[in-house]
Amino acid sequence: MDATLDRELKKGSAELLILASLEGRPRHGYEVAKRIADESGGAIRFNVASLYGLLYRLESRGWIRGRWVEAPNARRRRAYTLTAAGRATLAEQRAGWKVFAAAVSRIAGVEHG
Amino acid sequence: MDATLDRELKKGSAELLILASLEGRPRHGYEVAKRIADESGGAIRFNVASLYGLLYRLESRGWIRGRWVEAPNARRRRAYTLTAAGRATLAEQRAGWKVFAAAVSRIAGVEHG
DNA sequence: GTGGTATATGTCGCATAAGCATATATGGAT
DNA sequence: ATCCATATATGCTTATGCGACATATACCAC
Repeated sequence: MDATLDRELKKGSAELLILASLEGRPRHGYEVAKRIADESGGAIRFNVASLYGLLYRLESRGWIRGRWVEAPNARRRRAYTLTAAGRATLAEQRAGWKVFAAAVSRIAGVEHG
Repeated sequence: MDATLDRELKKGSAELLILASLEGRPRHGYEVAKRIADESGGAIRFNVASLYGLLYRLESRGWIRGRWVEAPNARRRRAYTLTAAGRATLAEQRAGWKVFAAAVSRIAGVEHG
């Protein structure tokens, strides 16, 4: 977060979406993407390359932690959990998004994002 | 706009901001940037490199048209006007932003952009 | 048993957007 | 004289997201 509102914010609301999706409980990649697609009514869909790339990035930054889960009747999955650092980042990004979205909506003349 | 919501949207609300800024009347680059910074309370600030690059891009796509304006006590400026195509694009991008912002806000658990 | 679909993870390579640094030019303030 | 605000311009770098492809398991229909 810098003075001009973090550049990451402008590009990637993607991080925010993923972090927020992991807030309630651990989920695996595919599930996160599916949930976001569903909840957005299909408006936001992640490409797999973006999705997994993002997850690795978030994990390498220590915001989420992934563990392999083996189950009898399923391909193995990697369940991601939000870390304490991730929780803090989520709060920051949420606040940042709020300011940013309000500003864009205002300037663009769109009533209430 | 494709099915997954245009990728440009996720990256660039920048185009929308500029097009919207030119809706009322022609403005020159520096003025557009300043206006956006002011109206957003400093939250959104364009880097000059981004700004002019963006203006050239928008002009090459036929959405805005620039004309040099010579004035007595000032450096010459390039005034940009929104074209008919630009007006149509603005409407599309406004609608797209609205859907996108609502979706992100909802998933992120942020009450109303 | 073959084919199709949904689930699930992964990678390479590319296009491009946005920012950083830097340069040029003019006028006003200190 | 020097600094700041105005105003436009460009080469370079970084990172983001996507298309295309690859792999693997489970289930269902035929």
